[in-house]
Amino acid sequence: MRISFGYVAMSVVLKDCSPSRTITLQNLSKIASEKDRFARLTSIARENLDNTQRLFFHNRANDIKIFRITSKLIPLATHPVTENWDWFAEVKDKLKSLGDYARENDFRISAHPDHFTLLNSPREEVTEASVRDLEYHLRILDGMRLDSSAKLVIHVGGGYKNKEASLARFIQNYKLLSRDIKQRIVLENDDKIYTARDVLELCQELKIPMVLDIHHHWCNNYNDDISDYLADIFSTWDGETRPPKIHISSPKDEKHFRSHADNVESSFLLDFMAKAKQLNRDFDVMIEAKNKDQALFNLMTELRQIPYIRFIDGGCIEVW
DNA sequence: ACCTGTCAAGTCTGG
DNA sequence: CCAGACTTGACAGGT
Repeated sequence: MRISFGYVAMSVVLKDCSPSRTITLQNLSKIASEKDRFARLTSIARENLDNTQRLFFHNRANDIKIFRITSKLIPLATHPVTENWDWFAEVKDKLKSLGDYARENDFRISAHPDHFTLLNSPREEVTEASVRDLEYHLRILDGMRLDSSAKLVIHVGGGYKNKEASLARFIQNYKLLSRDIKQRIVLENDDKIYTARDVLELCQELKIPMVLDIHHHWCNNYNDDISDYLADIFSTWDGETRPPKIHISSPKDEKHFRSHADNVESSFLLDFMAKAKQLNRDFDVMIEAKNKDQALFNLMTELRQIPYIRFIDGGCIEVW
């Protein structure tokens, strides 16, 4: 059983390397001409892509193949004020070279549209904005020429006081999405509304791979034991070219149980590994922690003390 | 160089 | 019905 590790969007080790620089509407509006406004936006976007390339070098140097790119690569990309800005033309060269590098190094790239991307909202304008946001993410991944194994991780959405109706609305709206978007979407259980069991059933019905978030499962679970669902959750990835993925994080504290702690406690991962072991199936683990890549490195250091773990390289272990 | 209130976007809860 | 919580990195204005 091989487990590969990755982290989310930014490094706390590399200096001045944010891939998420942006500009506020107020400051953008201070620039008089549209040409100059677009030039400013382009400059920020290209800087974000350069920093993403630095992150890729860093990941390569540390054997990290699992990585989530930020959703904020292109400032204000889906805001109406940039409607006439052809951002894709301005950055496609950099997207292509990022994608080339990702493929050369066998990176597994994903993105996670933000929490206001909701396919099941009863408000039509919210759903429409969400589709536009998914299209934006699609253009990024397509621009990198990554195949459909590069996923868009989203949640089911809100409960709207009626989960059944809201699930039905998700199904209805999901089916209206383009094939290119559907191929990339994977669904994750959340910490408040849709449990792992809920999401598994939905994923099975729509044939969507499911990302299990262990921390969310602790928060929201119908008292289910995840062991009972693990084989089925992993099976939702059977048609895919890449292994199943899980998210792991530690609660910040008792009072802020749903928030992410600085690091991930290795015991949580070891517990999960024990449950997954009988499935004897490779999987990828996304570390979600305030300390980002440093949390991953810290976890690896702890895992080196475990006798039944063999390190393949700095970002991948084998368990027996 | 550092600090703090604010920022495009949604939903839910509590008053 | 509305204000505040949630969550979070970065901006931007001020010291």
